[in-house]
Amino acid sequence: MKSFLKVMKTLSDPSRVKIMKMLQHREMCVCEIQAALSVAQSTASKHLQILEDAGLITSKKEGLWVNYRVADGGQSPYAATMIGGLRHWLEDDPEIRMLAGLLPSIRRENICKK
Amino acid sequence: MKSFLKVMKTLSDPSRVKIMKMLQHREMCVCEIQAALSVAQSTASKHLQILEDAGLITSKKEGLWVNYRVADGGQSPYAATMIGGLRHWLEDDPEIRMLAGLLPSIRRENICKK
DNA sequence: CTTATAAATCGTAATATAACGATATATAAA
DNA sequence: TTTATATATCGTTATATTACGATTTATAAG
Repeated sequence: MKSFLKVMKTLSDPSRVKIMKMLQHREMCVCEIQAALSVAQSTASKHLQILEDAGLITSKKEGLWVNYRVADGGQSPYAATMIGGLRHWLEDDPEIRMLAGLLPSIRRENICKK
Repeated sequence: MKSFLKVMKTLSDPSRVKIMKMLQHREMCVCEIQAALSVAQSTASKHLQILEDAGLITSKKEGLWVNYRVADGGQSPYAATMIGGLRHWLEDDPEIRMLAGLLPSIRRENICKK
């Protein structure tokens, strides 16, 4: 029950759903997520921790960056089902469409290290 | 997005998940739910309103009673997926098992009208 | 019409969640 | 070692959620 509730709670926040949808296009680092969502860096990081804790995404540190990607869901049937559903769900949502269009222009080389 | 979040939020509460699992055994009235969960009547009623609003259950007034049952999910793909998943998910959860065992003894004739 | 019962709604207190800025940690470069 | 950069964590405030008792609404029975 606990792990089921964790997946549900995790996907109860619009920012985290947006992150899932973006990561289904490509893997991203924290500052790219931060830029895409227009939130504080600590906020982006926190959402990513919550998603990872629920088994919905995984992270891999590479130099200064931490790259996040969608998990394969092998650990949890709840996570797997939601990851699968999110592949086609919300494709018509205006905010999601806008983010998908914005995604190519969000590259860590341009966004970070000022 | 809004309706997706509503389904996720609705299933983020253990009492509501328990209600879904119980209603997948049989339809129930508010006082039966109240007895099964050991909560106040207003609390049971509130949870049922939230579940209904999310499209996960439907209600039918019959005399003094209001009978709640699992929705067919035809309205929302999110609701349909979760209803489907909940048919087999959490069957091994101790709390859910206990409720399932308790269910036959919870009958409105014995519980209400004191 | 009055009374009783089941459910819904209201008001309030306790708890949980989300956002931010500030700070700490870790890695890479000079 | 010093400096810069990306991320994580901390502390606080604002907002949302939950639970309860009290009240209201709706139906059925006397």
